[in-house]
Amino acid sequence: MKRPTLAVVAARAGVSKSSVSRVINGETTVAPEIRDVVMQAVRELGYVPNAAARNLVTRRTDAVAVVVSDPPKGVVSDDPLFSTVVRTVSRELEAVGRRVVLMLAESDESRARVERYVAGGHVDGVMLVALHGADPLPAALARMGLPVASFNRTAATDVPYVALDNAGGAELAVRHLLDRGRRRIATITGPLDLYESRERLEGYRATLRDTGRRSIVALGDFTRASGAEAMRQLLEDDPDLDAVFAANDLMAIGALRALHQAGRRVPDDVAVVGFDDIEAAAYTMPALTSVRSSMADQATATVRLLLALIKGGPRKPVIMPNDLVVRESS
Amino acid sequence: MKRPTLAVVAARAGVSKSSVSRVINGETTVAPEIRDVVMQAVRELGYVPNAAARNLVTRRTDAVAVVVSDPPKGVVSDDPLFSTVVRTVSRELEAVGRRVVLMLAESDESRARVERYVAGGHVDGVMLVALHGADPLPAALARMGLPVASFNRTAATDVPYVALDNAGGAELAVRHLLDRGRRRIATITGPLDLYESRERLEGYRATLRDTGRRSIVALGDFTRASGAEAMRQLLEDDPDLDAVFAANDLMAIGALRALHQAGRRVPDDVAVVGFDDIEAAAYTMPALTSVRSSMADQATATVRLLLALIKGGPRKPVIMPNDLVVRESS
DNA sequence: CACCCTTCAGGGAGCGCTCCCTCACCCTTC
DNA sequence: GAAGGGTGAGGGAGCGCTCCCTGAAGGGTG
Repeated sequence: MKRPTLAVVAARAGVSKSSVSRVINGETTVAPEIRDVVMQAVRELGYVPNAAARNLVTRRTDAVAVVVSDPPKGVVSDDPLFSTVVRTVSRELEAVGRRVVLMLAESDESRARVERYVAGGHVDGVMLVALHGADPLPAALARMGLPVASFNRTAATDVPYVALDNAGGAELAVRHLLDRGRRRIATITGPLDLYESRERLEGYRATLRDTGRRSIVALGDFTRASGAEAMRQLLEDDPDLDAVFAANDLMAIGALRALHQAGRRVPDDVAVVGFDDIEAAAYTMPALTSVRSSMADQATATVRLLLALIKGGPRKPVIMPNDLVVRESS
Repeated sequence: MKRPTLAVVAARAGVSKSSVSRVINGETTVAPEIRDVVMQAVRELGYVPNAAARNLVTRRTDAVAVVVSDPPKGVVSDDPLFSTVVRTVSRELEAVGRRVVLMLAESDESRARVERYVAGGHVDGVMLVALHGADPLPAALARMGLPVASFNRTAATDVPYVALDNAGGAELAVRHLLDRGRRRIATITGPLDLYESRERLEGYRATLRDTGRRSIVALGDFTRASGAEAMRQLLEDDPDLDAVFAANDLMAIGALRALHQAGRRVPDDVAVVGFDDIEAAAYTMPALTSVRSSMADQATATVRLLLALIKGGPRKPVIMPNDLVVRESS
């Protein structure tokens, strides 16, 4: 039951602890025969280095905290963002031999826990996911001097991030609707304390402004339910609208449902375009036109950014391009 | 930049390291005035205990590994299972002050990594999620003597688990369809190396058998695409079927789409029932009837099971009940 | 041939913490 | 008033590892 230690391996191999340590850590200044005899002992004993002891002296942890900000209610339990990002990030980090410590930051309490944990030097870096604009966490973490990279932009200007070209994506969507001859194009926004929501809204507004059309805006919070609710609101306020650009696909799905319930045909009466191109977008009826932005690619880019930061790389943001996937809903 | 140590705090407070340690660990045998002066010093210095040093001596880690088995292709990137389970588990574990180390077990390599990591004694327990029947990991982990709890049943008989009443849920679904007057009821199964798939299939079969009807089975793998594909297959093989029970909602969504494309009306021509009652189920058109089984509750139960095991509790499985949510698709 | 330099193994301090043990002190009790 | 018991603080060993330093041995050079 008791795990063998370095000393035990050294004794077994008939060499010093130092030599075993060198072999374990892949140092090159070891004679091949010592290497072999050590490896043999390691194998026989099933030796696994004790990470705690190692961390204690090296002050490296080989671990990265992945901090996900959850809406307090936690309703969007099947938000693809979470799965895709967390999964991709884990995969990437594991591939380079780093541990992933997952932390949720959904309450002040859990935020404090994250701060304490990170302050405790238990991780080499932090990756932030989906933090609200007003969240004090990014700034607090950045202040600690630890490498921090954010999936999407945050209010903390000194935190390097990977974001989409949100305004550009919105423009793509709106121009597409205009090309299709739509004239009253509404939008359903995400929560406006999120940068991506604001940027998508701004892209929508700017594009309409450029073509002399007015904006019709309803607020959502990136959930299906909010999309449905916003859509009902829009139909009430402006029964003549003939297109909707939803700031994410989940809300577009909600909008689709609300339109159906209101007896509007999609795309005949109202065209719908979403954002993110999640898998579900291809399975709505009618299938959803959406701005494609590979969350997986963005997640990968964020991991790479963080790893570069840990190695001392430059703190500069990365912007990912996106394009439009046209399906039946527009 | 250098973090203060216990010794520094002790010096500052004018007491011994032992006393500081006692205060930090909440021992009761400390005089209130010493408590106060220590807490004061801790606050002033922003002291955070070094977990590595602590783990080294206590041999506890306060960490739990959450191991998620991914399909190698990783297609189901917005599978609600992942979000819901991982999120709920994190929340529960953080609430009791435990770290969550997330690990993916999708390849032999990553499986070996998990095994090595767990063998290294870096965690106090392991929670397994969505492991395939043939996966050698559960048994391997159980052999290490470390507490292991599984979300859903696995082939390793000595690993305690929390599962749904899958057969019962399937029976609920099929009986409902029979009550609605359906006579040719097909099913789309999940991957058959998963216990829950087999149990749902068995529940379906048994219920039909009891009423003297024959089974019509198509294989899926829990993804939307497989559901659509299986549905097309079923329609081809048995054009007269009037109902489908899909072993999960994602496949039901795919089936819905395939039915739509084949020109069948739901529920008029073909009734559809899913399993899991994910959020998306309420947003399909028509809205999906589904067997409800709170994944969040199941996840919570699994965490509690694991925590109980760590405390030395009994290794007995837990079965969760489920019920049927009737919507428009049946 | 003597000397120096390089290469590489071993010794051992020390990372920050816990926990056992010792010991001082105070309160009872007879 | 002395002895005994209990309470609670301090001292210090040691957890398993890395990494600096020392020193032995071998090879090259003048």
